[in-house]
Amino acid sequence: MSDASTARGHATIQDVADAAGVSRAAVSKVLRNAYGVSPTMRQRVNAAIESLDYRPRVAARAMRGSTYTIGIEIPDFGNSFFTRVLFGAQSALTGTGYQLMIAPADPGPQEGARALEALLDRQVDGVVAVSPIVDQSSLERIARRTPVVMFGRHDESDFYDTVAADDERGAGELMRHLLELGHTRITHLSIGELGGSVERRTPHGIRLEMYRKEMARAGLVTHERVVRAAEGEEAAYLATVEELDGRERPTAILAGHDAHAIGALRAIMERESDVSVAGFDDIPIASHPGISLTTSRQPGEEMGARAMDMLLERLKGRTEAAHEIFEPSLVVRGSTKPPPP
Amino acid sequence: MSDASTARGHATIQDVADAAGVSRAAVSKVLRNAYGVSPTMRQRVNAAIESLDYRPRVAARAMRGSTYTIGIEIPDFGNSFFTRVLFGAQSALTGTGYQLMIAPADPGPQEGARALEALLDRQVDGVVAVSPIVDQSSLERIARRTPVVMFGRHDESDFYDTVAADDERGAGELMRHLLELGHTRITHLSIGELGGSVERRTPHGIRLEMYRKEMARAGLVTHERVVRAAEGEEAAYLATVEELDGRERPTAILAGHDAHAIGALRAIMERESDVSVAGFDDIPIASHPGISLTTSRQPGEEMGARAMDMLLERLKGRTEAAHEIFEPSLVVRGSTKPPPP
DNA sequence: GTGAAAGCGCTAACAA
DNA sequence: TTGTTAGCGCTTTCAC
Repeated sequence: MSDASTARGHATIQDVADAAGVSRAAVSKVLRNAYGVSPTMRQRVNAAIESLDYRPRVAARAMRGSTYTIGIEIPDFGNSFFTRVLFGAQSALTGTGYQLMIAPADPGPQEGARALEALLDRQVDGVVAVSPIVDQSSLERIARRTPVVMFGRHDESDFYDTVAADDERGAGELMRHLLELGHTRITHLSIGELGGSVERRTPHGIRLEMYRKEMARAGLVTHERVVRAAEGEEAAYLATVEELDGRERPTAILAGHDAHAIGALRAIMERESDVSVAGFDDIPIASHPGISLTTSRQPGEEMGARAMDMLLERLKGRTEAAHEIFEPSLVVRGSTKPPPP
Repeated sequence: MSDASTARGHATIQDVADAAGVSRAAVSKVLRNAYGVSPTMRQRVNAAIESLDYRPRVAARAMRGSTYTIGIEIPDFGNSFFTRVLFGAQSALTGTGYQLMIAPADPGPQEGARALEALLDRQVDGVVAVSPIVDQSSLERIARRTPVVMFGRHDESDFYDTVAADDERGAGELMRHLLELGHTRITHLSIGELGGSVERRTPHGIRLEMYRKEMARAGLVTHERVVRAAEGEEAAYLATVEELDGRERPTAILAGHDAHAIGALRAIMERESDVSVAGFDDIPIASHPGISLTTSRQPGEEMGARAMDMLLERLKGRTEAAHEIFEPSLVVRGSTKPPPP
């Protein structure tokens, strides 16, 4: 038995086979719990694995089949909603033998797609992608080879699964809440570059649409006002500062999500301004007494877990596409109140 | 030319070679910008790559050499300090050709080590690990083969690099601030299971040590009180509730980090209690007017970027170990005030 | 400047 | 039940 493991610094399946006095195939079978291994052999092989500190290389396995790796693409770690989704996804994976690998998407429109590619280049067995901007056709091309679950996408493909919240309902509830409080000058703080457009079938696109629809229904078309900010609390803060210093100050701001709402609230509280704010998601800090943000709660953890479960189902053989919608719930807190007289 | 790409669903280097009418080796050279390729050939090969939508498989490359992948292990995405570190690390990587892959560590003592292993199994070219509980010897064994930068570790190995903050100074400053305000009943809310022990050379271990030292120096040994909570705001909240309802209520709480401090603040604000709170990190929400948390600021983004730079240096050939300490700075905000009379 | 061929570590089909 | 063997896609000498 040549101690190649010491020589090359990393034991291979051959080293284990030598040490146990069996063939490589036998070792491979033990590793995979494959059929047809005697208890004696299993024992000997396991002992050799232990003593050599052997770990199979994922790359070599990938050459033949699966990597036992699930990829997830996340657009913005600064937003704790995604963090919760991630947490849910991760929990659904414990005990399955799959390992989660996260590819971060830099800010920028194409970066989500890039991260997705990076995952695919590494031959993940399946992938959950959180709202990257990718056209349906290339997504379907990908999904034909690798199971894909899209998070926060409102289209219904035959090839990939989707998990999303009922944003129409969420935004409607929030708007009606603000209108019932008596607000008329409601600004919508939406995601996206200044002057850029929001894709229609995304959560933010739908929220924007509903904002417009509800303003119209309330006869407030002339008060309609949409301000855009890039992702992140900071950008929302700056946009809000500008808005508050503008000459037609709103009495309420409907933010595209809580991360933005928190930024808006920062500007408002700094100025001791009397402007209501509402968001989407119900991230953990939203319920903090110092923040107390009214929001449309999305069950992020559940949604992440469900997305991962759907992926596991695919991996087990499901072939028809599945699309799941989660219901949001309105959570009213101190950040929304009637407008000042 | 057989269109194997359609047949197998994924173009290989052979398909590209066929399409361009050259050898596999030629394609490989073009891919790697290797020496000895005529402009004409480069052109033809690139055209073929384009038209076949070819992407090299990382696994196959891994069999021969590097994966152009950097791994980072992160213990808790719920803590936005780590999120900032991640952001810094990621920025340092843009434009280098390396792709970042994140392995999440589940909660639990051994999980950081497990995530690290998962990364190693996938043959990352280098790894940044954020405070996993791993003994120095196995870390050194790993570092001998794969460059490793440890984040938040205060030991100095000859084999791996470290990046940490001067926690002794940070904790000292915070304690002196509280003492100068006149607090005597200061509880330390530390990380860790109830009754568990904090490792000495970790940030939390050092903070605990300094808490004790400063209490002793102020002649307050009898008031020393250490409460433990698991990671996360929730656990800190619960521990604080208990502490506030206890019969010797503290006038100030020194939390192990901001995530805990936020949880403590939640309990305090809910009860409209007059207890000061201080933390470590200066996560984004700490400066929010609704929170206004006194803290020892750690430059997380810079630290993450530096950690990644150190890794890149190793990848470029540096062989001596490097250890870097960042200086924290005390940020006093509204959450600390003199004790009630 | 270009191509042929060996081999990285593993799995799975087949033979024994 | 166990072992032999042919690749998976890529890089890298080494001939030409």
